[in-house]
Amino acid sequence: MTRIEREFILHFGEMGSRWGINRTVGQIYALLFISDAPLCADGICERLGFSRSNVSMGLKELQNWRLVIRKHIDGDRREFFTTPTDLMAIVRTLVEERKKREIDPTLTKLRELELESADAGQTDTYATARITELRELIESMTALYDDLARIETERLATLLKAGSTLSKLVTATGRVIPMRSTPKAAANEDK
Amino acid sequence: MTRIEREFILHFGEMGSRWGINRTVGQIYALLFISDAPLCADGICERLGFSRSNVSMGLKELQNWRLVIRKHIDGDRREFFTTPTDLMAIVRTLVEERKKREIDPTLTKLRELELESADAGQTDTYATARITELRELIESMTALYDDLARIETERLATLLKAGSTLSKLVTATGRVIPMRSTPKAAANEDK
DNA sequence: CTTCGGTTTCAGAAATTCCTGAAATTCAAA
DNA sequence: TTTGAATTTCAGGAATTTCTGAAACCGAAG
Repeated sequence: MTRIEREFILHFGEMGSRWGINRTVGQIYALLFISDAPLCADGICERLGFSRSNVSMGLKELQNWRLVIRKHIDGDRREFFTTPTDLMAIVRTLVEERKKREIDPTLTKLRELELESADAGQTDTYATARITELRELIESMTALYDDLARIETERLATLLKAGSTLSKLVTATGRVIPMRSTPKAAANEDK
Repeated sequence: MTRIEREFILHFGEMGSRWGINRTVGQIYALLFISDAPLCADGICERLGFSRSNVSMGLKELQNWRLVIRKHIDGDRREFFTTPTDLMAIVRTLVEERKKREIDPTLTKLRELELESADAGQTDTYATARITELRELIESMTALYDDLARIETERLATLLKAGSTLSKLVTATGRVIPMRSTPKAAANEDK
């Protein structure tokens, strides 16, 4: 393994903790990400120096996150693993899974609490108002997300590159307007 | 404190671990979020039953995240704390701070590794190609983010509500096009 | 059915993170 | 400058999370 590869893997390990996964899992993912060919669990152990069971756990977690793909190589009983090559698909999965873990449970809880507070006749407290407000915000954000999630990868990539033009879509009145009205963008359309 | 409030606080405590902050910090934030009036550290201790020093640490971390506001009440030497009332501002801060902690260090590292690999004459390995690809994706995503960050809160809220119309802006060819050219969207404009 | 290459589970050791009380510090008021 | 109410720091104990080796498990081939 080259120095560059090692450093990349170590960095992902370090960052793992900030991303809500542990160091081992981060390193396993990083290794698979920069590996040309799929690797089997023993290959991973060997390269990273983790115990077999640790790698097994790590791969299981990565599978829960849908971040690795299992590959069967015929004539070989072992399982091999890779990451998807399409980076956009990876981002999509990441966002989806984080939403599932970090947002959805809270949304459920907030709705539950609103029901309870209605039952208890506490609809007019400050706390209840705040909870409702928060629930509404999360709902509109997830609605937007669901919507974006439906756009195919290729188009999303374009949207991303269009990037700086996006903010122009929002007018002074706050309405989403036709781009044709901004001269530069219209010119770009001819390419 | 009502049962609803207690539950809300406990939930935020539980979720804290998934959000990369600890239980105590999550609970302190939740308490401030649903509190009508600002609270001082002792008030927080009392309500949550944490040690004074733990609350001090927690508040410090929340200040690092820019998620709480310090308020001085005159005639009182103690410091009081609240959360911003504008939820959109909170989301903005959250995204910004997470970007700073979770994305920026990686971007820096990737650039560093690309330089190193150029020096080492390893520009043609699979790993190097992947690193470049990843760096480019992160760059375009952060560019989009920087852009969105410039839109004021009110317009952002509108964009959020416009939500479902956003995906229609991306056409079959993957170009960002005038809304007027998609019949349904054009029809909607008349409402 | 038994063997064998491989994977998963699990109890406890190791490492890390969290929380506390005591001590140090800060700063407005006297 | 001293006082004292308040905040912050810090060492180390408590709790949690991570990691390991040993044992259990699984299923295809003999």
